[in-house]
Amino acid sequence: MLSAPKGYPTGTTMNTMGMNTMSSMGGMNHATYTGTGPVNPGAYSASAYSGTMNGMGSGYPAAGGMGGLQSYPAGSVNAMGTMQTMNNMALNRNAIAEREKAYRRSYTHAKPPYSYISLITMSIQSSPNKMVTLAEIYQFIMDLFPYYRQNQQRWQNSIRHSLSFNDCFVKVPRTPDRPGKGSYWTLHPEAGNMFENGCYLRRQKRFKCEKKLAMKMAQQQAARDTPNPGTENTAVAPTTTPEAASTPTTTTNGASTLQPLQPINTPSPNPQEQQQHQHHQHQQQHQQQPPVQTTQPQDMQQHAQQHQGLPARPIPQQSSLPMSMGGYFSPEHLRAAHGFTHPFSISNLMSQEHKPDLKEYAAMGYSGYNSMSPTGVPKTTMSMDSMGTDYYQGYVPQHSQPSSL
DNA sequence: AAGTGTTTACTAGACG
DNA sequence: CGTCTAGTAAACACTT
Repeated sequence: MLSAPKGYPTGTTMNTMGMNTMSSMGGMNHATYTGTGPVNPGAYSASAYSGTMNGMGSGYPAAGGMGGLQSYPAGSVNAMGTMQTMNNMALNRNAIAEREKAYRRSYTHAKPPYSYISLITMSIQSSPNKMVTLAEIYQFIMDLFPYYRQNQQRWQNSIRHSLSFNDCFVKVPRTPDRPGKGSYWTLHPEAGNMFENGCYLRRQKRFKCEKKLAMKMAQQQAARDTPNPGTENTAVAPTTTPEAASTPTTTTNGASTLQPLQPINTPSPNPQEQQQHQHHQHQQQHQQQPPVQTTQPQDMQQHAQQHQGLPARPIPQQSSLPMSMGGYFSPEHLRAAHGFTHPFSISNLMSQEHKPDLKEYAAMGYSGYNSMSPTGVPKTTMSMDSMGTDYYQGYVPQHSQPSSL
């Protein structure tokens, strides 16, 4: 729980700062993406973000350094070598100093009222492909909330713990053509309405993957039945049952990993699961604000496929992967599965309806800083207003950012 | 070596 | 008050 740190506003204050008032980052994040062609096939890091987002007239902050804050992992930084980045890097140091001053006298060191789960989810939702690496999650959070530029070891450990511990996060293995450290993380397709009450402090109910639970129970049962310690390995090969083979696999703790390569049109062998899925859809429809995009049968099928744990492709790219993988986890697929409009979608968290606020915030001296942020978080689409500027290291409209590079 | 991922244990606050 | 969720610490294994 988000225990309020000293001097921290509590209770309703925190709640009202919640992001449930935001409405629409999704517009840019999804709709525009579709037409912009493949994302950068390279590392799905800052490069992928900025490449994609820039095409949408926004973009994760180019990497040009964070004014001495946290640097992006080396492997990712090169991606930011755009002209824009260069310009940002060339920002005069006076401006940086100004920002630092403003930074120091701001409230931004207060702990944000969002749980780590919320933050991770935000990070995933705000990425063009709904998948992020751990490093990207770190960077996203630090970019957004200056509070998290301190004590990194502590909260990053918690982030890792949250990822592993919570069923709502699913690990997506890297493909051989995208080497690098760590896997991608995405949201479990059914985890969309964890925060349906609009409160990002505490979920109404923890998301539990029932299948995983069942598997876990079965494993424990098996362990009891066969007291041989050698066979007790619970991190088991998730493919021991046909069903397990088609679901995000589970470790003893419930962490999921999507397994690679499943036939793309495999219908769910489990009718109950499909029913569950439909129920999920049903719920979402009730919760949706004006549906940005109705779920068509095709989408349903895609969703169902992912629901079965079809392998996620970090960044589907035209013909960069074998045909056998080409149809899986396209960005559209992931976006469809991860709640185009569900209440916790980033579109509900971040709105561009508060640009005046952004400007005010920029006037406080944050714009430059932000433009130098390394990860490529879309700047034009996040509302500090609704996130609470006390915590939020704003993203501001990037007037100077070229619409395309 | 550093980063990543998993797991366990403990604590605290929210909630019914 | 019991349960649940969340935050933190720490140990350990694995990967790059």
